[in-house]
Amino acid sequence: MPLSHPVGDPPVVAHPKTARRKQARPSELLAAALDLFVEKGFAATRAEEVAKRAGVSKGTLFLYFASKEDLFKAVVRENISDLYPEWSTELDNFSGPTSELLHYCMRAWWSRFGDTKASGISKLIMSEASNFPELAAFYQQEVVEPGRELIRRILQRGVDRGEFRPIDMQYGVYVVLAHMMFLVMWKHSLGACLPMQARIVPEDYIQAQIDTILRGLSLPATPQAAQKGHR
Amino acid sequence: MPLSHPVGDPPVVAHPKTARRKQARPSELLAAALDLFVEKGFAATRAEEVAKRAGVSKGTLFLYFASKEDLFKAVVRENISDLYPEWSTELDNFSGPTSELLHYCMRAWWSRFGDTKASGISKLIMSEASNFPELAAFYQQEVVEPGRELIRRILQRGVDRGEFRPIDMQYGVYVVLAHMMFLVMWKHSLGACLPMQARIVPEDYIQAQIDTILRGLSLPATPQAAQKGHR
DNA sequence: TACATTACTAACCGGTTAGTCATTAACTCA
DNA sequence: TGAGTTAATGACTAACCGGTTAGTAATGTA
Repeated sequence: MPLSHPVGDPPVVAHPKTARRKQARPSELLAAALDLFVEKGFAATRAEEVAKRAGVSKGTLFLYFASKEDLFKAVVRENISDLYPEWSTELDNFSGPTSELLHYCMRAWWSRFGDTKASGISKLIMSEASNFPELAAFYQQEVVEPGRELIRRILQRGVDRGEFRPIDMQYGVYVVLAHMMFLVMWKHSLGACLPMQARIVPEDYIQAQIDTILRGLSLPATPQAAQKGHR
Repeated sequence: MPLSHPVGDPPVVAHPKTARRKQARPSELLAAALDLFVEKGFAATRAEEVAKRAGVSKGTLFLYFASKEDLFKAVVRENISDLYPEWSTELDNFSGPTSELLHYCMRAWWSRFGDTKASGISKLIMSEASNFPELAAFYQQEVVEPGRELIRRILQRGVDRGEFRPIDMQYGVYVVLAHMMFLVMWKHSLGACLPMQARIVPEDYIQAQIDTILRGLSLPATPQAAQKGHR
């Protein structure tokens, strides 16, 4: 039997119990932190548990990140901020009607972000902003402003091309933003406590809302205006 | 000088330092708890601080409420559940067009709830539901379901009277609900961290959204249909 | 093999908190 | 007025947690 060495072999193949893997630690810690922040929130996540899930001791965590807040900022940068450049170029290259662009963006936003662990970070910030003002300010600047700007560009495109009625952009962006935020909040809070059959199906939700949104944005009935979408 | 009694008068008018006021305690504790829960959230609110703000010691708090969760449930009942009967009868008695009813309800909802400390409880629950599943279930049953039902009744009224296009009620309620939840969440989280001129003015927000919502719900252009609101 | 470097750990520290309970002080009424 | 009742207190418990640090062990080097 291979198990019966009384004293055990010296470290040959088996992982030493304290491996030195400086290069891999940060990303492993970030992954563990994302999991736990999303699962429990910022305040309720224990530094020691993040470390444990990453397979290191608490001391090691603080060796790579100066504080819990610092760790959180790194998680935001890696999982959200980095997504924006792609959205922006994609938006520039789209050539169809704006109604389709908007519908496409909402569906894509869900599959690439809302349906992802990263969306839990947005929920977390909305939840704990008032207890951690510095994190809130960081997020506002790093995520909210760029996001609002993307939506504004889509709506402005619709207005400029004569597809949407002119609207006040200050509040117009919330026509879309409110639903996104609702989906994310719902998914990560009360939605998770509901029996299966009572749950919201996000894809269906988006389908239902985009319909009402596009009607709401459409030009006041001019006979020949596109009424049934896809030209 | 009236201050110079060396030993001080025996207790005549002045409040004794530990007054016995069994009847007044619960409501004072509930008021203090509402303040602090809204300000800091459930987990971050310290039992001792609730007691202090109500002018009693921590021990007294636990004399009137078995636990922190119990205290919270009492706050929900007193500040939210109790509002529904009034809404319901008001809705029954309304006789104008449904577009006006909807607009009225959203404005009234804001002034009577959203703009009130009580709305902070809704934000709190969305924020901490996953960490306190029992509270979430309580709130779901006590607040969310009744609220959803009220909105459903309004929309159904519009459809039944031929004012709104037929919509799927399962998702239709979120046409309104998403904006309400957005306003409440925003007010109590990131909105509070923003510079004054960047803030949302809820009354203006509602005005802007109701416009788009009513267009979105209106019947597909039949020439004589009411297009400019007020019949 | 001896020494230097450094990634990593475990124990620790100061501070915090929900809930308890023995004690005290305010009230009641015979 | 004094004995009984009960509202109220605050010290206490037991547990928890972010961050620090003295020490250990893996690795590089010569």
